[in-house]
Amino acid sequence: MSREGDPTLKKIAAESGVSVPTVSRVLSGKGERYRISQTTIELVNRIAKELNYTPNFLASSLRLKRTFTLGLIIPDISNPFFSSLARSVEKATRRGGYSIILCDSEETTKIEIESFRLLESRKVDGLIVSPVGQESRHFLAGNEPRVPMVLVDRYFPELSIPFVTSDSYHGAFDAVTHLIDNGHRRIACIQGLHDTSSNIDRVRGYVDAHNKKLLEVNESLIVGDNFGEENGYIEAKLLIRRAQRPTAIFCVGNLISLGVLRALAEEGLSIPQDISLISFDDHPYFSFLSPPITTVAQQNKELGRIAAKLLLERIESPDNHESGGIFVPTKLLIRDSVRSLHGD
Amino acid sequence: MSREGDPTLKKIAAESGVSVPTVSRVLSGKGERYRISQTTIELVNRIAKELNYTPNFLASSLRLKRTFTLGLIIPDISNPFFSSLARSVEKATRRGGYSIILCDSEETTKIEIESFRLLESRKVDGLIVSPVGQESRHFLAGNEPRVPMVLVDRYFPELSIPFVTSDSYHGAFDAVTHLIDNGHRRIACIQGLHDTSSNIDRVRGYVDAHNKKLLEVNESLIVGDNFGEENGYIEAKLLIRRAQRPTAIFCVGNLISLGVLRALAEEGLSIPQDISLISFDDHPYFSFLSPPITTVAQQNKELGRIAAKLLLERIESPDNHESGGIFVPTKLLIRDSVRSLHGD
DNA sequence: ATGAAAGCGCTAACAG
DNA sequence: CTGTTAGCGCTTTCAT
Repeated sequence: MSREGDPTLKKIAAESGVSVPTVSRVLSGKGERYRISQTTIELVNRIAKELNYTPNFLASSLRLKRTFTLGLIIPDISNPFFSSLARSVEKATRRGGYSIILCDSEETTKIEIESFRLLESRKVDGLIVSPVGQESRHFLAGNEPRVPMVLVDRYFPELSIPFVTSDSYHGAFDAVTHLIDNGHRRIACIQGLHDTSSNIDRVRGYVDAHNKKLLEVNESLIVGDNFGEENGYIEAKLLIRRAQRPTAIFCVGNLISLGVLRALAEEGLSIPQDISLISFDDHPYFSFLSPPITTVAQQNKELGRIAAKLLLERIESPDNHESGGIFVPTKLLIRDSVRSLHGD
Repeated sequence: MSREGDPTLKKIAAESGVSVPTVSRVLSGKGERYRISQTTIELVNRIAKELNYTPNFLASSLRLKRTFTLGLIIPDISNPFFSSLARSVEKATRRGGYSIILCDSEETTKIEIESFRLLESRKVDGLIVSPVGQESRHFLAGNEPRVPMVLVDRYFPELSIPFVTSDSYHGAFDAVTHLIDNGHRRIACIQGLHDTSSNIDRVRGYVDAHNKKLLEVNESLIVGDNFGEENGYIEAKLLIRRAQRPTAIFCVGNLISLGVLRALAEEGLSIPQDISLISFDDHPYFSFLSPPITTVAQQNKELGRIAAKLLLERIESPDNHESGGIFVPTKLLIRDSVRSLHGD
């Protein structure tokens, strides 16, 4: 908030007996370029320092039509996947002189829309968003994004908005193949929010892994409907009560796995003796659990860095219209939560 | 970024044949108050909608000297403690119409200072900061904060900046007392960044718990120097190599505990048989580890909510100068990582 | 019930 | 080498 006493260019100009534009030129480092005299430069700089001048970003943004501000909309900053994403985005963009306005959509299209409008109003130079993913109209004017933007994690296959995401399909495919190779045949899949690209791709990987091995997919084993912990908990509770209990569970997100863990612990079932588990999306603690959990690890920091880079490129040169998406490979980290059924 | 075509009040005024101020009054909902005719109000609203008008926050902020923007400076957004804090702050302030600019200081005074200056330049209405904590001058003009602000988690006891923090002292005191009550006498303390209030208070709790029980404190058991995972790892490695190996470790932060866990796992030592562990600051996964880790849980969301509320109060009424701090109680969650030595 | 004028703090174009 | 003028988009007097 600009307080009353805040020094401005005007004040410095008055103090130093030169005009406002001159002060502006000096303080924005363009003194040499405008061939302002050394004496004036030094004078102005001295007075600015004396007065403890702080430039007013607002005013210059208004004038320049450039805010050096980026919006970041993500579904849940408390999810470690998104917080490490946020961290790498913030770090990468700070270097370029940008600040980040953080909006947590709470996995909700309504808040996502509000946030988007807000950020438009705030004239951000660009946007990185991990969309809830069920709706995309609000981002568009016609077929083009309303603002330079890149999507992370989730994307809209039919749209031309550039995106960066883990290769969910192959990640899931590898995970489920690993289960099958270990003799599992009744593999449950606890999925996340329907109609989101990550979910679709991961479930597709699950299905195709079966197909590849010529195994039939039992649709009733594909359950769940969001990326939250509660979803994992409930679905796990239900799964283990079935007459034909699955021998393995594939969770499409780390929070889901957390819920499954809680359910299994409550029921006194142990991993992998009673049931095997693979989680999409690693978590720092997964390797310390007993047993350590086998996961499909994403390269969170890379995702953030790439998204940031892509966005800055688009901002600096709005002509480059390679609107493709980037798929970042995942890595299957085999730990001890999958039991081999071959010994049986 | 304001693009060329963006509709402005001027454009709407032209389209509707009234003056700019009138449009402004209507669109800011002050139509009635200024007794603008119903016809004009409807006309202006219609045109604004047709043109898909978005107000320019920048311009109004400049004029109003009010940005409805808050700065949030935290040491590490990828630490779950801070990310859940960020989430509750964002949520609480969004309701009041504020946006959050996120700055990650990477536990570094240098970046903290840069961020602070940046946010000053951006004329934020207020600041929530979890300071690195070793230096405070940059926040001040004389003895007063340069901007309405509240500290979270870490604070400066000697300064008048209001703060919200967990009651670290009593939390640590309770934890260590719990260890002592279970017969432990050689209790190591792996501490965080020296000279930060949280660290000081937690170590003080550790020491006083000993004093209260008339036990001598072995200074050589107080080790470590930052809140990172690596610190926990290294110090644990060293501790277990000692001739007089400690029977328990008290970690002052959850990342430190994570490092300890890694070290112990590597060395094949098991908790609590070989060594007991208590962590300050709970973590969603702590209850799923084997064994579940006994912790001093903080009320993260409360901390954020209270900080937000405190800050908004200060912004709305800068007169209320109750500059005290608020200590939020912690809760000792007794799980299974502490072994009772009484049976021996 | 509405408009004209002024100005928030800054910068770019033009002039000299 | 520096000043004058103008204007970014908005809101607030002050008129009428």
